[in-house]
Amino acid sequence: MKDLQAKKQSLDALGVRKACAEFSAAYIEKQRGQFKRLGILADWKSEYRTMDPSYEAEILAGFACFVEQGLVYRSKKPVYWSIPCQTALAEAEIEYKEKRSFSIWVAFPVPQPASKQLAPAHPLSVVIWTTTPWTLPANLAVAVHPELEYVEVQHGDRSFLVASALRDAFVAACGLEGATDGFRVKGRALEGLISRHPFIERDAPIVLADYVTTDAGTGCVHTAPGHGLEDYQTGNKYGLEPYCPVRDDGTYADDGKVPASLVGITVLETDGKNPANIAVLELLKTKGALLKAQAFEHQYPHCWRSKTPVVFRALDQWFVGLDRTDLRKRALAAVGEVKWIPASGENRIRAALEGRPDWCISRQRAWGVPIPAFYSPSSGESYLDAAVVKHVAKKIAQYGGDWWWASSTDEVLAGAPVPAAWPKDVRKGTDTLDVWIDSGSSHLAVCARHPDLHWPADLYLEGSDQHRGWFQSSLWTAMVVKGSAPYRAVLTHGFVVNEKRQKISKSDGKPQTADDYIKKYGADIVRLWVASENYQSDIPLSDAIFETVSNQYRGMRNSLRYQLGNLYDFNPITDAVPVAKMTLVDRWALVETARLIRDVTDACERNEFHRAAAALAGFTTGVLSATYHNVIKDRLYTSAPNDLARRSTQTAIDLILRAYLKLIAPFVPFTADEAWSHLHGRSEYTDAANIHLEDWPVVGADWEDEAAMAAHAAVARIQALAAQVNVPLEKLRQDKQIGQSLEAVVIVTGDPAEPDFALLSQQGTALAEFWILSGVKLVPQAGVPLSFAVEKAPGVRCPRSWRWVPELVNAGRFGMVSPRCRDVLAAKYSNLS
RNA sequence: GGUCGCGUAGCUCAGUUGGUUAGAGCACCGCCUUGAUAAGGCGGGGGUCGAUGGUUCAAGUCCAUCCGCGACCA
Repeated sequence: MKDLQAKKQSLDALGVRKACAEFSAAYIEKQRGQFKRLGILADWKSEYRTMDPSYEAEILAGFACFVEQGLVYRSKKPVYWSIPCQTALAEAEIEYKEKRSFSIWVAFPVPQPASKQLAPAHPLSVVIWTTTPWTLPANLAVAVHPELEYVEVQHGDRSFLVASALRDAFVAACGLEGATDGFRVKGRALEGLISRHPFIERDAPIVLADYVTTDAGTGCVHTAPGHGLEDYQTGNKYGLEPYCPVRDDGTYADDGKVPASLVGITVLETDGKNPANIAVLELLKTKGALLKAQAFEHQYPHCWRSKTPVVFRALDQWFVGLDRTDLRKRALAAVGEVKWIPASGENRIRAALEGRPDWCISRQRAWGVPIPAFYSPSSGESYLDAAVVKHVAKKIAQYGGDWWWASSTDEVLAGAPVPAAWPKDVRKGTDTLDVWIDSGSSHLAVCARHPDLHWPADLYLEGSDQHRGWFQSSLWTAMVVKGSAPYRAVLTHGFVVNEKRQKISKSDGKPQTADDYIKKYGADIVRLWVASENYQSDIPLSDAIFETVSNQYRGMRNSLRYQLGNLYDFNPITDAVPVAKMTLVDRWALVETARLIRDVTDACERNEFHRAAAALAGFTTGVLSATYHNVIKDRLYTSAPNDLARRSTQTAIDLILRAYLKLIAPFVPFTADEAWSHLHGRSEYTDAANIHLEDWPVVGADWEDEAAMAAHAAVARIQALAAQVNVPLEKLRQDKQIGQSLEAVVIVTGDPAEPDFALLSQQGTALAEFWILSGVKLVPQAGVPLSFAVEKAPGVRCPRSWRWVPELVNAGRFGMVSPRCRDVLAAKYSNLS
């Protein structure tokens, strides 16, 4: 950018436009690459750029509607001005930053105060307070509030007039010890009183203004209609011109009014020093008008590009009258038709719409879309006509925006429907449109144009700062061109902050970006991170957080691997077991999966993706890893291939895996894609089966029938009791009596009439599988509470199933195994010897 | 300065309309496992729910004030 700024001095408009286009194209390349790396799905071949001729033409076609409806006017009034960029700026191009200024108290002498109410003891001065001394050369008035009371403060041989409410603060700040009070008067009575400019031969009449407050200062407000919007409005009321002696480059002009000692001095602050402020202070001191100057810290608007303090300057600029044709009211009404996520966004946009002054849309720069306005050098009048704008739009659609700059005025107007009233000597202008109109026209240039899209858009998604930016500019253009909002819903997110919840700024040293984390962790983990954060407020980012997310990701990946691995000999066509015939734990797992599908779906529909991510993490660890995958190991590893329970579980795994993969696909698309390929093609990344083309998973019709719910309740209770078994089991382990739980048996004692004991009694041998033990013995005993006694399993360990049995049996060439294993082997191999 | 939002274990988040002893995952510590193994299991420690005051039989949940952080606005 600095490069370009340097070039701006040497290049003509077309040269600047070319350099900017190249600069922008390079960034588009970079961003497109980042987007693709993040796994974002898009029609990359149809990407749009605001610098495309067709897009530029849409901007102008939209702008023609503004002109047609009489919304665009030219006026000289204060706008934000960036001195380094030498252009006007709009609200949305301003950043507020902490700035150290001078605050000064200045006396404006009142030569003839005498009246009934005003009888000062000494020569009287009105005291103003300002934090922008450099605007004093443009002072044309002093504003007071009509309803405030003002008091004469007598000190030495001088009298000062300030608001009563600020009298003490004024005396203290200016060190006027021993000051006494004289007359008091309502602000209203001061109207028309004449004070004199402190260092220019000029009157500064007292005027009335409602915005005067007693928050700070003196209640008497320095008024420079060329340097402030409120001042400008007050100036309008009193017939004061928007006088601005500051030139484009930020220096004082030699207009015969600015004191010679100030001419040529810049108001631009560099390294905290403002030459104009210093010069004005000097001048005030020599005139004895400066009562006090002190440092003052405050938030001050800065240019978003050059990062320098902006100044308010009155200039001839093009504006959109936001209150014409009830535009603002209609826009506010349209806001109510839009779904704002989170809901507080509606207040934000309303406040932004209500508070915004008329939109300054002209920029003094070469890149962007030209404002097809014309000017008469002889009269200075400006000319803008909707039909001519449309003509220019057509030409630009054909030749691109450069055409405006490359063509002469005659060429531009050749064949255009130039209004008869326009003079012959008009010349094309050089201003461009505010870029917010460019981006704010995307719904026109893209949504309304692309055959696969529709207008209005379903969703606009951006950071919460865009309530004053893109959301707003898009709304204005849509209201004018289409008459309603360009979006059905608007979702906003907060900003990335560090672990201490402070914003990550470049001055912190190494700015951390998603890009850095992609390099380190991969795109899937970055996506899982962003999904697991609640984006509605700040989004924290740190290495520790990424470690956590990585672990969750590894858990998911491992579960996928386990499931895929255990389907190696399963063919859903030939081996599947009907849901109704599945074993208890499988039915439990399907019910859990059904709940997961509902939870994730619900969270996604409400745009609460962090809830979805949390549900997935909980399912992965709690349901799959800690429970299901553990319990089913025995049957998967040791049962005969076609054993009903084993096939039942494989069927369940197959169903669960398919649903689970579809659920995680938006969160970890690359991993899901890879696993899906393995499931279908038994290889990595087959194009034949792409999970991202699959429908969202649905709950099977028979997953949650009555039997399923009974099975679920039973398993849930058995697992809850497992926690009670685990306590004595762990004690045994800590005592080095056992290692893994299969080395133990449990004796359950309880009342056969008690529900838990009854439930356990129904399970038979399945209990040992649930609790991953070698045996469970139930001892019914009336009247005693349920209790669990754990002891080391008697007998010997089967080398195949690892379970302990009273004695091993001969399985031929497979050696000595448990009787159950021998049966399995016998079924699998016709001859064991 | 104004408006809005946030503040629950080391981290990310749950805590329905106020109602048992505040939860989960990850991290941490101890043990086990080695046929999910650059994996897995079990047990455990850890929170005066930002602070203070108030309403109530009862407050993480309602009210007020304050503190911290963020966004927007001036």
